[in-house]
Amino acid sequence: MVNQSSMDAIFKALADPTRRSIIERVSSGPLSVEVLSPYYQMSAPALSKHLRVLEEAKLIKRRKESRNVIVSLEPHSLKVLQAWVQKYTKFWNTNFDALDKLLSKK
Amino acid sequence: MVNQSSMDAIFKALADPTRRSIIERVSSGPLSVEVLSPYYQMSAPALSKHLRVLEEAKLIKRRKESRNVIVSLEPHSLKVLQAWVQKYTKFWNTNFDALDKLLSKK
DNA sequence: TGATTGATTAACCATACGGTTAAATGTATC
DNA sequence: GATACATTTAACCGTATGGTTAATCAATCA
Repeated sequence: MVNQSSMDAIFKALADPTRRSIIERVSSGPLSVEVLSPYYQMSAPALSKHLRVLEEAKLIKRRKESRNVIVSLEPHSLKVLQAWVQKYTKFWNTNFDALDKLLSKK
Repeated sequence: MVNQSSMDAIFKALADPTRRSIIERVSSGPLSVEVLSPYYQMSAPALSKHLRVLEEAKLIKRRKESRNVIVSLEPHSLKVLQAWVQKYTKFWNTNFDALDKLLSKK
């Protein structure tokens, strides 16, 4: 469970600013590709490819609704990611109060 | 603070299983490249490149000690990563108890 | 001093990645 | 039924990535 290649897929998917931005936008609720599209200065196929990468990493789901495609967040992989990160952060979390404050400002 | 390209670097660095494994090994304490090396079926230059990627993402530090190089974890970027993930997980964390249990088993 | 050792840099190679345009696939509308 | 619309697939292109071997650098040892 939670094998190497799926961790690869999750990290790779999130290593692109466009894809992180999509996650950001979709995190408040499902959005159609049509609504999503104008935010990105790239062709429709380029955006579609980004969505595929996110989908294969199980970070989003796509479902067709008449002519449109609705993109929704798939929380599972973010949970997996959180678990990975937590493994390395939980032990010394308390030692970084200054940084915590800094990060919470943004 | 915490700009896009540094997030890119962090995610890209961790998108490779060798590099995540290095983080894993170094997370319990600093290790020399010499000690690290035999775990990986690749040439010394290949390993050195991985270390560079991790270093540029500020996930590790390298310091020279006589002929050896000591690799140590640099917690800052993991904190940044944690903050990013937390943004999307904290709201619905409580809804995934089943998954939580599953993850804690491994 | 010369040889050996630990690690990096340089140059190269195959494959993956992020973008493009053109064509194809549904689905709605006239 | 024809046309238009939303999206994906196919084919292609330049650059990035992860590996290699050969050469270099710095530090120890005989």
